Amino acid sequence: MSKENLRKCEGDRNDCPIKDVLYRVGDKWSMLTVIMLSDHGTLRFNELHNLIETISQRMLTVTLKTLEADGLIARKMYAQIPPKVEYSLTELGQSLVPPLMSLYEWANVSMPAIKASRERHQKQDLVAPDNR
Amino acid sequence: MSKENLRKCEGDRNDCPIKDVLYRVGDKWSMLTVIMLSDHGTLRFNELHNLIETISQRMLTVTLKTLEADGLIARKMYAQIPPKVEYSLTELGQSLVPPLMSLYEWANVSMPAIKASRERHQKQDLVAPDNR
DNA sequence: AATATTAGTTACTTCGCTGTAAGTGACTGA
DNA sequence: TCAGTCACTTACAGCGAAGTAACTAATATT
Repeated sequence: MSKENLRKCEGDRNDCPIKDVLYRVGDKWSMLTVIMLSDHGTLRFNELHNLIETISQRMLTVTLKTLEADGLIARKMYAQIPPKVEYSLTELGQSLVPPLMSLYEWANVSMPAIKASRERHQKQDLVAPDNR
Repeated sequence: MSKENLRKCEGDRNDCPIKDVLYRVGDKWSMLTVIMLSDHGTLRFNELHNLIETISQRMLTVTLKTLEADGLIARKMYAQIPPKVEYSLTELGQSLVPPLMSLYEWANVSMPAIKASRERHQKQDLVAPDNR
C-alpha cells in the first residue's frame, strides 16, 4: 500500500515524505520543545527557556516561530507589560507526540546496543592500522 | 513513568535520548537507506545508489559506514572481481522500522496541513510588511 | 591497448544550522 | 534616574554535514 509512496523517495526534496518529516522533526530543538509542551501543557517563553537549559534565546524563538508557522504550536500573547506569551500544542502538534514517543522508546531500548556496536568498531579500527 | 526521563533532556548531548535518536536518525540519508533495505531485503551498493537517485557515491558510503558501525545494517562482501557487496538490515535495524513508519504515516497525514499553515503564514508576512 | 565493471576513496568546497553577544521596547518599582 | 522584567531582535562567527569531481584496484571483455 505505502510501498508505492516509498519509491517516490528516489525523487527530490518536496516529493519525499521521509525527507519532509526529517526536515520538520530532525533539527536540534523542535522535538524537545514539542515534548516539553506535551508534558507541561502550556508554557511561557522563559519557562521553556528554563526547562531546556542549553537552548539559547535565539534558538528558542527561531524554533517556536517555525513550529507556529507550521501549525504545531499555538501562541497566545497578552497585551500587558512586561509581555506575557503562552505556548501550547495545537491538535496537529499533539498528533505528533505518539509517533515521536515510539521513536523515543526505540532510542531508550536500542541506544545501549548502538553504543556497544560503535565501541566495537572503534576498537577494530585501532587494531588494524593498515600498512600504507 | 517516562516523564522522569524526559526531564533529563534539559541536560547535555549524551544524556538526552531525544538528541541521541535525532542525531542517529535525523541526517539526510540514513532513514531513506534503512527504509530501502527494509523494502527490498538485501541490496548491493549500486542498487542502493540507483534507488536513492539523488545521493552521491560519497554520501552513500558514508551513510552505510555509520549505519554498519552502529549495528543497524550488515555488510557482506564476496571475494570476487568486480567486487560484490550486499547490505541488509540487522535485527536492530529492523526494530527501527516500525517507529520510523509511524513517523512516516504521521507525515503523510499531516504534511498537507503543515504546508497549508506555512502558506497562510507567508501571506500574513506579505500583507503586513511593517513600517520601519 | 582500451574500455567496462563494482565499490569504493580522496581532496576540496559550500551551505546552512547553530551559537554568541549585545541591543530593543514598554513599563514598574526603588 | 537607574535597574529590573519579559519576550524578543539583530549582527556576526563558526563548524560540521553535505556536495562535487576526479581518481583507484583488479579483472574480464573487445
